[in-house]
Amino acid sequence: MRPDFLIRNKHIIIYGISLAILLFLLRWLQLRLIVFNHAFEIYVGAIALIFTALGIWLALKLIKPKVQIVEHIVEKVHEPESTDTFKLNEDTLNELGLSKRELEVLQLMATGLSNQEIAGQLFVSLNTIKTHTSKVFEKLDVKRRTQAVEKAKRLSLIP
Amino acid sequence: MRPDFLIRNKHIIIYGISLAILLFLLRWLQLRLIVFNHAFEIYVGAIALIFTALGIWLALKLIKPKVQIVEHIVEKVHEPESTDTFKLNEDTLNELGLSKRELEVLQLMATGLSNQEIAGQLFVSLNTIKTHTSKVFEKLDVKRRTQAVEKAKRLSLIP
DNA sequence: TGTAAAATCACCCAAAAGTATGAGAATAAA
DNA sequence: TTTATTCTCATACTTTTGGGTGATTTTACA
Repeated sequence: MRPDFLIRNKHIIIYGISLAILLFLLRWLQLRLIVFNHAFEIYVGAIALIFTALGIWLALKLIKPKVQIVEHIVEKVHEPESTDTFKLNEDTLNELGLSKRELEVLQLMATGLSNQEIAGQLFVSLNTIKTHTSKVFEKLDVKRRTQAVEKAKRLSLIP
Repeated sequence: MRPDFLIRNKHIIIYGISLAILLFLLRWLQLRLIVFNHAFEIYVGAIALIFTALGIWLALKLIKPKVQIVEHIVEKVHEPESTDTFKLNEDTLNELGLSKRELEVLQLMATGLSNQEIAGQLFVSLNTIKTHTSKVFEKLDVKRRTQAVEKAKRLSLIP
């Protein structure tokens, strides 16, 4: 959990450290200023420079909807939602009154199978599957299988 | 009576007024002192703010020459994307040759909309959407829209 | 400026999906 | 055992989807 926390808040930590260093630097510059009274312009210049850089950095860092440009950079990251520990939302499941078989059909539906293919998997007729899907749609209050899958995923009825 | 009273307590009144003025003066001096003591910090803060804004403005305005920098920064940030900020997999996208419009249709498809509804959203005809979906299926190498959505999500083409 | 890719639309046909209704069999619950 | 639910299947019908083909118009780019 500790390393995880560190990793997750990497930016914040880095930012904090940077800020600390920056403040330290400023403090140092301030002392310099007191010692050499004529360094005021230099001090202000340094401030201006540093914060201009900070502004640029902030802008580049935090404003990246410039997908057009960033395109070539965003390489190789691929494996987002892998470590899946799916937890079925039984409350919602019971609330909706979905039967075991209906959930089963819903799961297969989510994998992109056709009704015919689902029927084959479950060794029942196509009509049976149609009945199930109809009931699923009714209970989920949707009209199409794509909506059903979308909603089921949203409700954690499905991984 | 009135003048009499005033005259009689002249000293006291003067003293009181003097005291009041003095207190007021002290108060004012105190404020001045506070402001003066922090004038430097305030000044530096203003400088910092202004130049931070300037930096942001510069970065946004002259983003073209700064792209190189953006690239490096972004690349370092790579892995820690645990938050739900969806990052589109542009490699795969380009690899598959999906056009902008096709991706758009795919996205709407993923929300469970019918072709007719998608056509309505995009202000084009149903036939056009059918053409798009067909091409999407072809490029994704799938047969049905449910499969397309499933695969698109797996490939991070879609949140 | 000409070419290629993308976007648009149409028509036809077939397959799949979805709706409505009814009904028999298995199962769980009372 | 009776009852309610679930699961099963069927038939008929409508809507949606998907495949194939071809054509016109934009748009981007060399």
